[in-house]
Amino acid sequence: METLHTHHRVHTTRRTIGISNRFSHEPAAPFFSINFTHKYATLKRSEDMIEDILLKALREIGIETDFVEVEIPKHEALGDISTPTAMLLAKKLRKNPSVIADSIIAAIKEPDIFDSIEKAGAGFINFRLKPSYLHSKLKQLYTEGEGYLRPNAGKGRKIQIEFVSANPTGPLHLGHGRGAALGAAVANLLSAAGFSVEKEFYINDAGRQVKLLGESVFCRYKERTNTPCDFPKDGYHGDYVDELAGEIHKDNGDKFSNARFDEVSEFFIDYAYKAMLSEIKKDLSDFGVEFDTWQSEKELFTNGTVIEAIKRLRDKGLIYDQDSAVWFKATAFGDEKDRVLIKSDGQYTYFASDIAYHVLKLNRGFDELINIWGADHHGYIPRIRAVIKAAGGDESKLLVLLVQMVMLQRGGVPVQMSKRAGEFVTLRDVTNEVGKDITRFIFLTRRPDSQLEFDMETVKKESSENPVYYIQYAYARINSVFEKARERQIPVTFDGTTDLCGLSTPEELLLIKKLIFYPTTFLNAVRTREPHRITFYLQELAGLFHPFYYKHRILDEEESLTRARLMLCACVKIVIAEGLNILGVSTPDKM
RNA sequence: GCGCCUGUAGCUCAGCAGGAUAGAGCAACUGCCUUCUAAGCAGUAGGUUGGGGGUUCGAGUCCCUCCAGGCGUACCA
Repeated sequence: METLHTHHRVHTTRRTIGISNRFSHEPAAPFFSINFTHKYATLKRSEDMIEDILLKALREIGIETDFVEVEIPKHEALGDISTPTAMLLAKKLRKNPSVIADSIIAAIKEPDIFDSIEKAGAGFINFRLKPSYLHSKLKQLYTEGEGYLRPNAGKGRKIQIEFVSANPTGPLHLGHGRGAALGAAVANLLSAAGFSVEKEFYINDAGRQVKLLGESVFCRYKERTNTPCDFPKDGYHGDYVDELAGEIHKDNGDKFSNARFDEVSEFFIDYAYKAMLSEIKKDLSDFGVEFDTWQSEKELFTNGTVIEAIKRLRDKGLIYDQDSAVWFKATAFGDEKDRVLIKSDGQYTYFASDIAYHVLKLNRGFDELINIWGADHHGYIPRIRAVIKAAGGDESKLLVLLVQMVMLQRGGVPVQMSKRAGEFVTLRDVTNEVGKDITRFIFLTRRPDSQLEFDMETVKKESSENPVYYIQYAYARINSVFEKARERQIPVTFDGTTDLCGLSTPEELLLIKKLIFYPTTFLNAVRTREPHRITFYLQELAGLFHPFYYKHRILDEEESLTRARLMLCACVKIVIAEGLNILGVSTPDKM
């Protein structure tokens, strides 16, 4: 799994060029040659080509290495592409980085794509690309489309991503929405990168919570038949509980009024959680999030998966009985204490079914399992890892993405949310009030592991100037230009022969560079499983488009310039659509 | 007590794999609609990156420590 190997590249660099490093206490590993061949085989970013050119130049001056660092400078004034190679070599060669930079520059043989190659700062080499090269890459983007924008990093490897998995005991709240937005975006991202992605929702339809829900509904039902009932201590108080009781009463009359809960529990529990589950499905669907598979926890009990999983562990001597409970030796695999699977009252803990669930997932042949959890479950990670190790699985296949809390506020005042007490603002309430696109966008404009303040008043106030509109507006504007072009009979399709020489102003060149480097951002987002990088890229892209649009006419220029600018706009539109689709945000033709 | 996450502009947040002058939106202030959508553009102002050490040619980024906030430390789910 590439995520876990990211640091090896750095090590490789240092080892290869012989710099003594502070990683030397690590296992004296064989030379890592990971990722390089893979990378050159599959990715075709402009930076890769520069790397090749640099490697060749280095060989020319007698330095053998298999990796050089190349980056896009923060400031445009510093060039289009840059490398700190000379500085990294300075120590090894005992030479001034500036001198090394000079010899590297002298050894570079391919001047035809560069406008300039300059030495700068402490030993950077900065490359400025020729407009003609930029034009050719833009054409490539347009003609290849997804082939250009979606370098195949996944190669069909199977990833399962499990997210939301909310207890079916009430409507989704805003925190679930954050998990849903993230999970869907990660799934879109990875699937665009050539992974085979399955989205799964794990249904906690067994155990205490659904039972409490059923019992709560049962009590409300009894109240409707004027029969006394002790409401369960930790029962659910939301209005929806009473509504479910009303439905049951309407369909069944007073039929159950004299029953004890344990006599009718199955009916009430099933009725209640299934109703809530379908609400959840609808909430998710309206939020634009669809799942491929829904795994029932109850089924893991009824079809023997849980018992089988425990038996397997017992056969390995990893299960023991103590104090009338059944324990798993989690400490043998790095957890801080052993964990109970079956309580002394005979009830299974959730951990028991979670063991079965994760073993099942491993056995289903995924190359990677991603779990998106609320950060309040982080303490659970070591024991799940322990399970995977105990089951003989590859622990590195599990990636847990923690989503921090959403702190809902209204005008700076925290809104308390308690599902059991029935006091909460649902995801649906929020999207009704502020809109789906804005809600999703806000979730994807933050790193998942930072707490998110979601103030209804602020969000509504800022809605009219929300960054999501900034991006969508760029898209709509382009669409509108194309409408006008069609009205004026200007052809709006392009190919490799379209003349782009006219694209020469600073605004145009900046836009082109931003566009052709999209795959870099995309691959970084894929590698880190962080869709918010796409969000920020899109804001930057729109931030280059609007000034271009304001400053230059598109349709009123002479024909070839109009055509060139239209093609540039077409590319902006393609990339915005690509990004917004990954984020799950709509692309309105008109605004 | 121990563990995990967070601390960057007045507010909400980025900072791409250790690179060069730390960015954006909102809020504030100045300008721009007889021209393809002003949900836009141009500009001003705003910072000891929580504090202190360390590693490095180079630290917002890595290490140590302290401070602050959140979460977790069950035969709970």
